[in-house]
Amino acid sequence: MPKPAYHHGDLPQQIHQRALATLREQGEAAITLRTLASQLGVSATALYRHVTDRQSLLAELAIHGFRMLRERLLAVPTGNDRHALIGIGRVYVRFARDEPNLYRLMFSGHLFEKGSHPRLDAAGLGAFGVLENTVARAQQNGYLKPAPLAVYTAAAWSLVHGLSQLIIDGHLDDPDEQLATALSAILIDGTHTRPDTGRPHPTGETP
Amino acid sequence: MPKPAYHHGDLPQQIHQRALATLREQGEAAITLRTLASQLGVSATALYRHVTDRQSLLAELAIHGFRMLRERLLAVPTGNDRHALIGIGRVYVRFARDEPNLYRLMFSGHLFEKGSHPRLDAAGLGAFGVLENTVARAQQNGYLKPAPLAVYTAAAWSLVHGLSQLIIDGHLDDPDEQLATALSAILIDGTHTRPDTGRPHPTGETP
DNA sequence: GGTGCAATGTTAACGGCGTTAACTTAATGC
DNA sequence: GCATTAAGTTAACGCCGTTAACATTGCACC
Repeated sequence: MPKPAYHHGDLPQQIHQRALATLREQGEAAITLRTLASQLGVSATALYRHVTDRQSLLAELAIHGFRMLRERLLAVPTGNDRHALIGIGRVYVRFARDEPNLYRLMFSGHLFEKGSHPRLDAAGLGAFGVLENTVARAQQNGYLKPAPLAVYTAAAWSLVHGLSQLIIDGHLDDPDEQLATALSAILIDGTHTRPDTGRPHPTGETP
Repeated sequence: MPKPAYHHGDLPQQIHQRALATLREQGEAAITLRTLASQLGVSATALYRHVTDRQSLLAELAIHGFRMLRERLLAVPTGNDRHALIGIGRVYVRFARDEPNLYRLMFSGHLFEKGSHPRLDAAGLGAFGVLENTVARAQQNGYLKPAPLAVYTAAAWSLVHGLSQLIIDGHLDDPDEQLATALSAILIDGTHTRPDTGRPHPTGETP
């Protein structure tokens, strides 16, 4: 077995892991450097060797969250446009429901002065890009009406983001993801060009 | 002129006003009872005669916000269903953009354990009710397809709430409310039954 | 293989916060 | 006029993030 590196072990990773656990269990406000340090059996100021700030630590967690979200979105099958779009919506909302505190942190804009954590911004774009690609592909396939891509992606993102927030804050209930599915479908049915529901990989034909 | 009541004057109102101003200018985190008290020329603990908690004070501000939002939404003309729906969307998003910090507070679910501030929940429902009524009316008028009202309201709320959040957090830009309009229209065009754009007060006819 | 250096960790301390307790002052009700 | 009670005060507790000054450990290099 590898003997523990340096003094403590891999403090950096342990900080991250413990902070993430606390975030999941008790929310962002419960993350304090002092208790975090004591849980790791280390003095409070030791953390500052590996973390510049409480903010930076939170930003790191948010980055982790965006990467998780991105991977989940990437796992949605893309063969059929409609299924892909609805799948993205469902998986997005499911992620928020599975990780409410993490999701809240990721989108707590007041904490992260936009631009002060470039890697965070990049991670956010990374996740958003998957959604954007899905919409773009559906449009290129002719499944969505020709309209500015930015408008469709904004609509899709707003819908799933809003629904996620409302669900995790207890304003809406969606035990079986019926809402997520229905809302995605409503949006799509207002924007697509064909009434079909399952044709994979359309090759240019238009109604 | 009325001489100042009691010791200080109307501390309760002044607390509320000053806190609201700080919220608007610097965000929720900047609201501290100590600086608030010192700004009002009063000791920190004096506030506790009029406010049970920092949380309660914040809840009060949020309530105020929901009432403001409600009034703005009520001012949207209702004569034409489509215009009413789009108007609701625009006004909603405009409110969030006008009062980003207040809006964030209103929907910072992690601060207000749902149920712990009944008046806040009521105020939230009050604002939501306006949106719900608008959707319900459009549906009764036959402008929206018959579908569960809860689904349509959830869709509408999710869309405007998500868009608001994304805008005030800097993820989306919408300088001229074009996005708010376009997104509302997209959602409506997927849910309405008639292609008309301006008939006021339909009286039961269906296509 | 000793040694200097940089990485890592520690204690002490500062200023700020929300909040409680105990006490003082002022207005009101009878 | 006087008791009651509302309104405000000071002192203090415990927590927090963060900085400064100091101690220790492992590694690179001669």
